[in-house]
This record gives sequence, C-alpha cells and structure tokens, in this order.
Amino acid sequence: MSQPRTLNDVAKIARVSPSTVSRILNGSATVSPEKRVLVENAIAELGYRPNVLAQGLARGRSMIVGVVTQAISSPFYAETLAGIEQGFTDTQFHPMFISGYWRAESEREAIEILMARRVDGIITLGGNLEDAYLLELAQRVPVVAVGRTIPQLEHQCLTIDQIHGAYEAVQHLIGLGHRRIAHIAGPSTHRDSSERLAGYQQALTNFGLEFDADLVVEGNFQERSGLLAMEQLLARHTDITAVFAANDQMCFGARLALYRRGIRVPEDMSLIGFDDLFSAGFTTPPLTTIRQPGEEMGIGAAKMVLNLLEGHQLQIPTPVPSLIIRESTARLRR
Amino acid sequence: MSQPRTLNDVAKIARVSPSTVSRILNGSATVSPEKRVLVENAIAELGYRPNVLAQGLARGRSMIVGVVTQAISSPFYAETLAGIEQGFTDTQFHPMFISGYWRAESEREAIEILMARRVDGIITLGGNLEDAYLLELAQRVPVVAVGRTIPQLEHQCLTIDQIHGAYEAVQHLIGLGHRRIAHIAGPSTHRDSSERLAGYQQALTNFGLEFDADLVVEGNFQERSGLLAMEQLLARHTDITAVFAANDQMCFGARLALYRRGIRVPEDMSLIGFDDLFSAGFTTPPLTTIRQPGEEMGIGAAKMVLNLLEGHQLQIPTPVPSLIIRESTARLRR
DNA sequence: GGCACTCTTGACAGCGCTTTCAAGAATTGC
DNA sequence: GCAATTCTTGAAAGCGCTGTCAAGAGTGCC
Repeated sequence: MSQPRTLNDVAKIARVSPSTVSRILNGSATVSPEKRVLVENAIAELGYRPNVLAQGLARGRSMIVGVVTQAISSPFYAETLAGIEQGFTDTQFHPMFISGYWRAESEREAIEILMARRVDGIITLGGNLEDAYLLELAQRVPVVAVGRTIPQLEHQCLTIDQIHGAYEAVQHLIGLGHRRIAHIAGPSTHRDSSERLAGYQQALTNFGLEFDADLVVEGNFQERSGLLAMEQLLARHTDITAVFAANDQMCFGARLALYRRGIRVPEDMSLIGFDDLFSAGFTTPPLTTIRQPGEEMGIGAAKMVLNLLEGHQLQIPTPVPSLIIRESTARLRR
Repeated sequence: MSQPRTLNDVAKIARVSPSTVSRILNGSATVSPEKRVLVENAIAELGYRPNVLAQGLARGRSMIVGVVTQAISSPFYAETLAGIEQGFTDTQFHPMFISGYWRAESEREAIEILMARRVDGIITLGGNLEDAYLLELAQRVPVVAVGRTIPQLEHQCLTIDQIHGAYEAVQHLIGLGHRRIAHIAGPSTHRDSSERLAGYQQALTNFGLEFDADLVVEGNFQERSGLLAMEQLLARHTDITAVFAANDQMCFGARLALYRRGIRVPEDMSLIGFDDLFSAGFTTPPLTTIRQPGEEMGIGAAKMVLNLLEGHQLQIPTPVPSLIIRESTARLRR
C-alpha cells in the first residue's frame, strides 16, 4: 500500500515552502502566479490530495457532522438521511451516521462517539434523548434536532406540526362521512405518537364526535404491530369504518390484517396513514396519507448546521404536512 | 463552546508524562498501578475522551471505513448498511457512508472523498465501478466489494449466487404448473440484472420451456418501472400466468398494475420477487420472493475489512439466496 | 533618491496524540 | 553484595497541515 503524498512532497517538487502550498490550497493569501502554476503542476503530478485528518487537527475542525438517527434501515428516517447527505454535497463537510435505536442510552453513547471524533456539529433525528441533555450538548457544539421541539432551542429544531397533520387526516375521514374512526397509535413514549393522537382527538371533538379510548390501540410503528392492532380493533368493534394509523408502516400491517379477513379497502374500510413513505404510493390500493417531507427536512437540517457553523442562525420555515389523497379512503356507504 | 480536554491536561493533573497517559489509554505498555489510578482519576475528573482525529494522525489510521452505497434511502441497500454498522459496533472503527447513485463517476468521486479522509478501508455496495479501478484501489487500501465478483480479488468480494436464486424462483413457478412466465428485468447495465435474467433463462431451458424474449421487459429496479413493465406485458400477452420480477420493488409496482386491472394475485397471476425486503412480508398478498440476506452480508463485509486490517484474509462463506414462499404465488388453475 | 508602504514568502510553532529511545529504578542471579 | 537484566518512565521527535510572524522584495510618492 503506497502511502499518500504529503503537502511537503508537493512543496519540495515545486520548490516552495509548505506554507505557500497551503495558501494555494486554501486561498488564504495571495500567491504569485508563477508559484501558483508551479504548485498546481506539482499537485497534479503527484495526484496529491490534502489529508483531511491533518487539516482537521490543525484547524480544529473535523469537517464531519454527526447524525444520530434511530435505525439506518428505517424507511422513514432513510429519506431524511438522504436529504442530509444531499444538503452537505458540495461542502467540505460530511455526515457520519450512527443509529440510536430509540434508546436514550444508545443515543447518548452515539453522541459520545461522535464527540470523540470532534464532529463540528450534530443532527439528531427523533429519538428519546432528554431535552436537558440536548440543551447542554448545544453549549458544546452546534446541534440541530429534527422531529422535536426543545424549549430554549426552538430555533435549532426542525419539525412539522404533527397535531395539524393528524387533524387533517381525521378531518378527511370525517368529511367522507365516517363516524366510527379508530386510531392505531405509536408508542406512547414517542412525542410523535402523542401529538398525532392529540390531533386525532382534537378533530373528533371539533366535529362533534365523541372520543372513545376503546378505539385507539397502541403499536410500535412497525408493520407487525399495525397488523396486531387492527386485529384487536376488529375483535372489539364491528362498527369501525375507518382507521387512522400513526404511520404508514403500521398502516401497511393493518391493511394486511384486513386483507386476511376479506375486508376490502376502501369499500368496507377506509385507511389513512402518516409519513407518505415512498412505498405508500405502491400498495394496493395506494395509500391515502399525510405527507411528511422527510427529504426536505434533511436538507433543511444540513443547511441549519452549516449556518450555525458560520455563526448565523438560519431559520428554516416549518415544513407543512399535507394530505395526500390516494385510494385507500372512500366515502362511507350506508 | 468549551474546548475539550487534552491528554496533556490529564497528564498535568495526574502529574505524569503524556506518554504514560497514552500508554494507559492504549494498554501499549505496563504502567505501575499507582500511576494508573492517578491517571484514571484524572480522566474521570476531566471527563476526558481522546481526540480520535489526533490519534488517527499520529498512528496513521483514521479509524473510519468508507462505504460507497448507491442510495442511502434504497430499502435494499439500507439493510446491508444496517448490517455494516452492526459489524463495526464495539470496534474502534466507524463507517462513513456516501452514495454513488449507480453512476461510476459519482462513485469514483465518493472514493476520492473517502481517500482524502484517509479511511482505513472501503466497502462498496453494488454500483458500476470498473473492475480495474477497484483492483487498483485495492492496492492502496483494503477493499471489500459486496454484490459483485472481481477477478483476482474474489477473496475480497461478497456476493450471493444470483443465477441460482433466480433459477429457484422460476423453478418454483414452473413447479406450480406455470408455463408462460414473464420476467421483469433490471437495467441491463447491472450485473445483478443480467445474472437474474440468466437464471430465469436457465430454469426455463432446463425444464423444457422455450425462452421468449418478448416475455421479458426491462425496468430500472424502481416501483414505477415495475408497474409500467407489467402494463406492457399485459398489453402484449394475455396468456401470461406468472411473473418473476428481478427485485421486490418492481414486483410491488407490477402488483399495483394488476390491481388496477382487477387481475387477482395469486388466483389469476402469480408474482415472485427478489430480495425479500422487509416490507415484502406486508404487502397484499405477502410476496413470495428470493431472500437475499442483506443484513448478514453487511455484517460479513464489516468482518472482512476488519480482518484485512489485521492482515488476515477472512473468507466468509457465500450467503445463499433462499426461496421464501408467501402468498403471491399459487398453483396454476386450468 | 530616500522613505513609507504593501506584497509575497519562508520559518516556525503548534493541533493532540503515539512511539522510539534512553535513563533511572527495581529485580534477579550467583 | 555486585553485575546483569528487566521494568517503568519521561523527553522528544514526529504525523500532515495551518496560521502567525517577520524578513525581503517591490511599489509609490514627494
């Protein structure tokens, strides 16, 4: 394994001092055209690329921003990760992803690891970290939190109005004539879940429908739990005509449970999800859902840390969840 | 932003030399118990964590291994990424992911970026990089290629027998009595696609069925292309009774096309995919498919670079694709 | 022509850590 | 009890780069 060339090699070949090479590399000072040519030739000749590690050490910047996601294979977070990656394209920075698996402890450990690498910033995606912890972390390094709002750090948080999104979903169902609307909630420990549940309740109340705690079953945001929840719901109530699931994945599970029972969607049961995963457009029937613009949020988060890094505090307009009507919801037939 | 403590701070507090602290940190030499305690206390007191960047510079190891994936949000690669991440847990190394988007040029650029960070190893996932390029790269840094076999570098490649997998899929269909079996292929530029196509042909031939080029339509591995391909197939042939799609995502699209036409799966048409994405178990009906153990392959790839890094060459047993029978295929009714 | 400036350049001191080297201390063997 | 070993330790030289500082060259002006 041939070792890479160093800035010193370049300097020697170009017969200038290392400082000059550095200056040309960074444009940090004017250099005479002749030397510039000399150096550029030397760089080309050697195929030299600066050692980012060494640069990092020297200027106290690792040029990497840590991203604490929950599971790299979660379809929902994946879209945001893609956005983040995109947001850093054409910058000197690069994201480094670590999964926290929704466990505060793992997330803390992930952040430790990241900090040991002296990342220049941190983006967290969802998760169960305490506000206080993040608040303190934000003192040490620029932090952007996606999918939550932390008091006293609002301007570094990026989230959508979950309550509003859930409200819209249920409103859509009510508008179609449904009255007995069940809800498959996410884990109650998730802020997202409780907000979506709140939106569900709010819509019900607003339209004069009674909230029936019996109509909500808790899942864990995974497909299987949606299936199980749907079965429970079906066992308990035969009069349900519509279900609002707190995310698309559980909705897929619910849809399968209905399929197994021969209950048609949307003829016999309307189904609405949340997130608008890419695959939601390709289920049978394609899923009506609330779009959460994951990718844009990722891009936004990247821009936010970039700005923080430059000392500004960029305020990204809060992305708005929107109702995507496909084919899994229909007017109630009576 | 308070700056992190340094090894020197620790040394000062513990009243020992920096070397001693380093030795304790790395266990690189024996140190008297008293000093060890002194140092450990100092570390605890300061909440000191070594600067990985500086360590990297000093020992010529960045402790990061670069991973060139194709799209961080691709469900198929995501599972492998998760495996890779897992494979590096509890080691000092961490993966850094970059997307190549199936463009050799972007992939090369990704590798440049990674090399500039002096990554200690590189894992590539699929992609369109030339064998020669990778072969040359492997001279400079430990490389593990997932999803391809590179002549003269076989022992650093990890792939499954695609032909065999495809063969099994088609054999399953034939076993169910199907005779007119269409194939939705992946892009012909992908090695995966052509191998799966080859397996399809091979099975046909082996069982005395004629290969009809008209029965294969090329997609791009995305859902939409599967839908389009299915429509084409349906327009061209009314006698098809089964379809083998080169990956699950296209299969989902095909399934939707059938749904739109009111063609039932599996009663009127059997459908089989490839990959066994997590979501394949939750479509309606759940998809019969060929399981490609993405996660295990990721773990395996991580182990392989780890071993390469230590100078050994670990041979991971080639993972075997397996047929997962669910509900999208059925015996031909005549 | 001489003085005050402005440009361009190289030397050098780090950044935070590892690692070699050699010295002093402790241990062993006879 | 003394020489020969073996341990433990600190000093110091990097790893590859940046950034400050000051010197030398070049420029403009009266």
